[in-house]
Amino acid sequence: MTVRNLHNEIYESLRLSIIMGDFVPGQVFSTRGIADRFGTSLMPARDAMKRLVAERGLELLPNRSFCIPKMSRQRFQELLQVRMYLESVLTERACAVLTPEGLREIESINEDMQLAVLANDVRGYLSANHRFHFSIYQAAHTMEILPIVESMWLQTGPFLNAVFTKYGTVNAQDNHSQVIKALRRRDAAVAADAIRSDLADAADLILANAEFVVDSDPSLAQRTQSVNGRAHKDRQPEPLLENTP
Amino acid sequence: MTVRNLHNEIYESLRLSIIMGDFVPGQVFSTRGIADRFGTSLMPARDAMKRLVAERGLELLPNRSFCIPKMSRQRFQELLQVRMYLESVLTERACAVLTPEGLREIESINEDMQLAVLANDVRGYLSANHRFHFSIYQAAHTMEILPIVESMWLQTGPFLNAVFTKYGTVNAQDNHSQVIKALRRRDAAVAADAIRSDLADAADLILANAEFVVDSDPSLAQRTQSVNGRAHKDRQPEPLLENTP
DNA sequence: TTTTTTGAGCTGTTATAACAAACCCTCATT
DNA sequence: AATGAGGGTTTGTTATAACAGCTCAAAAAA
Repeated sequence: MTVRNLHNEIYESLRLSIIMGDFVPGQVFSTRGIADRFGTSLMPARDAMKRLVAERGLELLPNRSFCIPKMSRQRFQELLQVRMYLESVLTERACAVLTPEGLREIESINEDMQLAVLANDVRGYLSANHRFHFSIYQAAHTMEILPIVESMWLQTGPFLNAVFTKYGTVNAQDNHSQVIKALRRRDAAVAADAIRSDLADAADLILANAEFVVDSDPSLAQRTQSVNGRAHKDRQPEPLLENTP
Repeated sequence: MTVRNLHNEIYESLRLSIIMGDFVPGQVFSTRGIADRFGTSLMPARDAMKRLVAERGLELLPNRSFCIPKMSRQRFQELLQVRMYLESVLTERACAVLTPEGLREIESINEDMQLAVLANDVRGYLSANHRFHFSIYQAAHTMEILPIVESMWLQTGPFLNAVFTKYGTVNAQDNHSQVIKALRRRDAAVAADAIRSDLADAADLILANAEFVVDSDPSLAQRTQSVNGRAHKDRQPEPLLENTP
């Protein structure tokens, strides 16, 4: 933003593509391929991709090549849990300091989204949805939480398009208008609730329709048997009081 | 860890130094300086530093040089809020799946820490404290939350040493032994409470003694006047019901 | 004395080339 | 027909060099 680097342009472009679901989980990239596509040498492409790896939008395979991360249901639910907490915190804070201009911008973006839904414009819908959420989150002025949430949208992106291209745009308009109504009244609790509902509805759709990998990343492939065979209900493992083998 | 790259070694080394408080907030680094210190060319040093920037352990100055980030009190408290949530979640999960060997390792690390305290070994204390927390967090097996928490420790590191070298090692032993006792009984709520107390105690010490920057990053330097002069109590700004200028 | 300019020495960025490891396809052998 | 070895291709990594922007200080001009 402040500097005009080649690798920044590649980074922004790839980042947007990931968030908008242009790539599918598991898709592989090579540095030279990206460099060729953008007409640069390897170095800027390499910089951009390594940054995306650090932000968890790309993954390094054991082969040392890059790919869009696959995900297990369990990991997706962890992601959802953290997102529901952090994004509702951001919403509450935004609610407290939102300016009239900020609210107007949010309303305008929401109208854009409704138009995109009417036009069956999936990409326009996803773009407006992204801008809707982040115009609220940015208003919260919290430099700690925002980058984390951006990383999580980067990880969710590849699972969005698979759902919405198959099943049409979900009806998120109710949640969004509840958010706006609550923001207008400065009712932080209700606004945060509506954001959580929005995330949960989208996550349900994804969990029902997207493709997930069986359980875990190869990085966790050591002993994820969860301490005992399965039985993942509510029963706890026995207390750890001196049971030396 | 899986690959033996030059930039990985530089990264791990710098990362550890940051977490252990070897660097002071505001300290500036140049790529060539790091490359010289590690006896490599610019590229591996560059890779390592850009990764640390992405993980928020380093910051890019407007000059385009790297530095250890400074922090405002407000941002530190945001950091604390998120850490208290995420690290207590990790503790609860770890509590549910911890193995006897895992518990023994945690106890052993805690004994190391007590020895370091007795020996007035600040670095040993900080190292053992770090290992204590992360041996719990890694046991939780959550691939989503752990990287976030690691990023936050990276941001806290430079503020630790300033406190503990001046005021001696804080008495975190009570909190830690409460954590261990609760883990042994598989009492997740109490374990999480003890972790939160541990974080809060350390944060109090830092907030009382470390040096903070007046308010905000230059990146937020637009209008952080918090919507009205000061009066940051509990009073809310007026509702946003149609007050067009 | 003060102000302006200029230049040297920094900085990170990018391109290119040499390199080693991994992958894949082919061919020969069993 | 199945299997193992070979080599060619492609991968990311690192070093080097050329480049552009910035900083700061010294020197020249007012």
